[in-house]
Formats: sequence, structure tokens, C-alpha cells
Amino acid sequence: MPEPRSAATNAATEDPKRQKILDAALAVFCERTFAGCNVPSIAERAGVATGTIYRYFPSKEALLNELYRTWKGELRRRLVDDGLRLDPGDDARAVFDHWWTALTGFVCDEPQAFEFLELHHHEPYLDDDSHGEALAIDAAALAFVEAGQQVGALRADQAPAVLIALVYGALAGLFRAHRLYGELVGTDAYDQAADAVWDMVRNGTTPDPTPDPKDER
Amino acid sequence: MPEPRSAATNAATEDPKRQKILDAALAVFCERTFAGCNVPSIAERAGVATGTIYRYFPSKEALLNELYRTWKGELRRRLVDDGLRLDPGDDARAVFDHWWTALTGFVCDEPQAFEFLELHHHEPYLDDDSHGEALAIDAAALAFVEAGQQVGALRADQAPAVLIALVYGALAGLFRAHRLYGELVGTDAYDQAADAVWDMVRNGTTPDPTPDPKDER
DNA sequence: CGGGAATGAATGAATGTTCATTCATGCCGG
DNA sequence: CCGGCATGAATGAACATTCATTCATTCCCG
Repeated sequence: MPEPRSAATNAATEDPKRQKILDAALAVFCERTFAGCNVPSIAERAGVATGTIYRYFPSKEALLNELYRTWKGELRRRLVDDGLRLDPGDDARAVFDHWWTALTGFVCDEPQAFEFLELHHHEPYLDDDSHGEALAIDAAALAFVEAGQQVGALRADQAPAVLIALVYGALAGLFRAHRLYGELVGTDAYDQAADAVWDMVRNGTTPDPTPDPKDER
Repeated sequence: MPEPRSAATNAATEDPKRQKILDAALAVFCERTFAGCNVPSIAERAGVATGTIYRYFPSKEALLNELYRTWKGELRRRLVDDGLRLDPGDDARAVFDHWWTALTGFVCDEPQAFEFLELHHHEPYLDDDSHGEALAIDAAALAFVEAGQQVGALRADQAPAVLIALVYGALAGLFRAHRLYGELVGTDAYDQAADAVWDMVRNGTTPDPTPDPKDER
């Protein structure tokens, strides 16, 4: 029985050289973009010869897709295992905090992986398996948010997909700010922002008059 | 005195062929990424010969930067002219709505431009002028948010840069969801989401205990 | 020694850029 | 008016460079 361990848990993770190539590719793809970097630069960063990469991966594109699938899968694992496992009977805010912590934990533990995912989510080079991983995350989050809405914990005036987009987008925005203005926006900002983000999605006690919901625009 | 007109207001906008090249480049960069596309494909899309591009732009990189500067500038113009001009004595929510409308207006009017900006904000190919445009937007937004906090309209438990990152990130997340799941997330979602985003940044009547405000940062 | 793993120079396809040539346009001397 | 001429924008084949990929060779371990 294999033991899924370490950051990128994968069946083939055992081979350390393979892992070094993956790590190097992650770094180079982040700095230069998939199409913007060349294979020798990945090899150099990994400390192997160019040809060695092709012993482990059939192509540059396959390397990208394996990275994408691996890290998107790790993000999903964290979300499902650490985030969505709470019983919805719990305090809504506590459930959200758990969820937010799972998200920000990934971002803080693996900032390079998060940046890589953000940077390459739209690439035409992603294959069907990679898109499948992305959809799997969305499906898990969707079911969770729908449940939260039905229980009355999350606001119901937005489609579940919208709430997910807002939260994930806010996190991504925070990450970008942190990378760009590291001094102004510290890593502790992730925890502090939980309050604000929670106010965005919770079924709020709106003091403003909620105008009749049919002529909103 | 020149007359700044039309979407991409620029000194050299008069030349229609130059504009066709810029439009084509915007589309191709969006579909394939700067490094992922080649110059002939831009020329073909623009309906000109490859060499013609080099009569108007010194290099592929310069073309990217002009696009970036132009559209980031247009976004800033909309934000400053249409968004931030309200007197802070106004109703806070109204001010925010005006601001949100300016943002979403840009996104809806020029979705390709917004996608281009999102896609290329981190490229190492951006020159100093392009980065300057980006900083100019941030500065304008920062001043506005700081004012809003001092007036007491915006929540003060988050750094101004954080609030900006959260709002802009939420918008970007919404945009991505809209592009990805167009049926589930319509364009009206932008307007509806204003409520949720406002709840995130407003100085809220938090029913949860507001921890003592002296160890904020 | 033998066999698989690693190497990195070689390969050929693709890319950004150039430039000799074409061609529509406006000008001018008759 | 007209016919030839000068102009410079437009063209796209050609060029040099860069890139992903291959493979003959070397290396290393059992």
C-alpha cells in the first residue's frame, strides 16, 4: 500500500529526480509563463540535463498538465478534507472559518503553486484531465455552498456559483496584493480578511432597506 | 489641442490601420497569451501583412505594452472620472455603487480588455511605463478608500490596500466565472453582486463582537 | 562487464524581424 | 487635362535566432 505523503502526493512522487523536475518547472512557469520559458531553463533549474526531462515526461505540455493536476488536486484535497468536513449543523461562522483557513493555508504553504494555478488556469494547453480537476473543485464547493444557503447560513440573494467566485476571487486578489506590496499586506492579512469575506457571503442582517427583489439591476 | 475620444483615447488613435492592429493583438493575446502567440497570427487577424505591424510598432513587446498602457489608462479614466468623483459627504452606499458601476461598466463594455489586463498583469515583458499606469490606478483607489475609512463609511479593520484587493479580486473572480459558466452566471450578476461586495467593505453593523480596535493593523 | 539511466550537442521546425520589391497615390511640366 | 514620375506605405519571402525534441554517446552501479 503506497503512502500518500508530502506536499504533492502522487503515485510517482517517490522518484526524487522526477520531483526535482516538477519543482523546477513550477518555479520557472511562475516566473516566465508556460509559453514564455524554454525547457533547458527548467532542466538547469532542476540540476539535470535537458534530455533527462524527456525520460520522465513525454513533453513540455505534459509536464504542465501534471503540475496543474497535482496542485489543483492538492488544493481540492485540502478543501474537502480540512474544509468541508464540518457538520453543517455547526455554527455557520465556524464552518466558514474552517473553510477559509483551508484556502489560506494552501496559499500560505504553497504560494508558488497557487500562483501557478492562477497564472495558468486559462491556458489552451490544459488537457481534459486538468479541466476535470478544476471542475471537481467547483462541484465540491458548489454543493457545500448550496447546502449552506438552504440551512440559511449563507446569503441566498446570489447564485452559489457567484458566491464561490466572489470568495475565491477575493482570496486571489489578496494574494496578488501580498505578492506585489509585500510590506503593506502581510501574510496575517489572510486571517484578518476572514471577517470581511464572511460579511460578504453570510446571510446578513442588512440594515439597509432591501428593496423589492424584482427590479434589482 | 487634441481631442481625446472613443474607447482607447490616444494621440495616435486616428490611424485606423494602427487601431486594427491593436484590436487584433488584443484578441490574440487574450486567446493565446503574449508568449503563446506569434506575430503573423496578429497580422492575419488584423488583415494586414506581417511586416506592416513593424511599421507601426517597433516590436511585439512594444505592442503589448501599448495595449496594456492604453487599457489600464482607460480603466483608470473610468474609475476617476465616473467613479471617484462623488463628494464623500454623500450616502456611502451610493458612492460605492457609483464606484462599482464604473468598474463593472468597464468589464461589461470591454470584456476582452479586462481579460487582457488580468492575463498579463504579471508578465516580465511589461516595461516601466506600463507598471506606472498600474501604480497610478492603485494610488487613486488607495486615496479614495482611505478617505472612506476616515469618514467612517468603510470598515477600518482592514488596511486600505486589502479592501482594494478584496473588491478588485471579487470582481475578477466574477468575471472569470462569467466567462467560464456563462449560462449560470449572467452579466446581471455584476449588478446583483454589488450588495454582497458592499457588505464586505462597508463599516458594518457587525452583530459579532467587534474586538477592541487598538490592535488593528 | 552489461544494461539502463543520464547527458547535452545536434536537428529541424517555428518564431520575431528585416528588406528588396510592388503599387496606389499625388504631383507637375507640357 | 494628360502622361510620366516621385513618394512612401504595404507586402511577404527570406534571414537569423530560438525552441522543443531526439539520440548517439558516456557514465554508473550491480
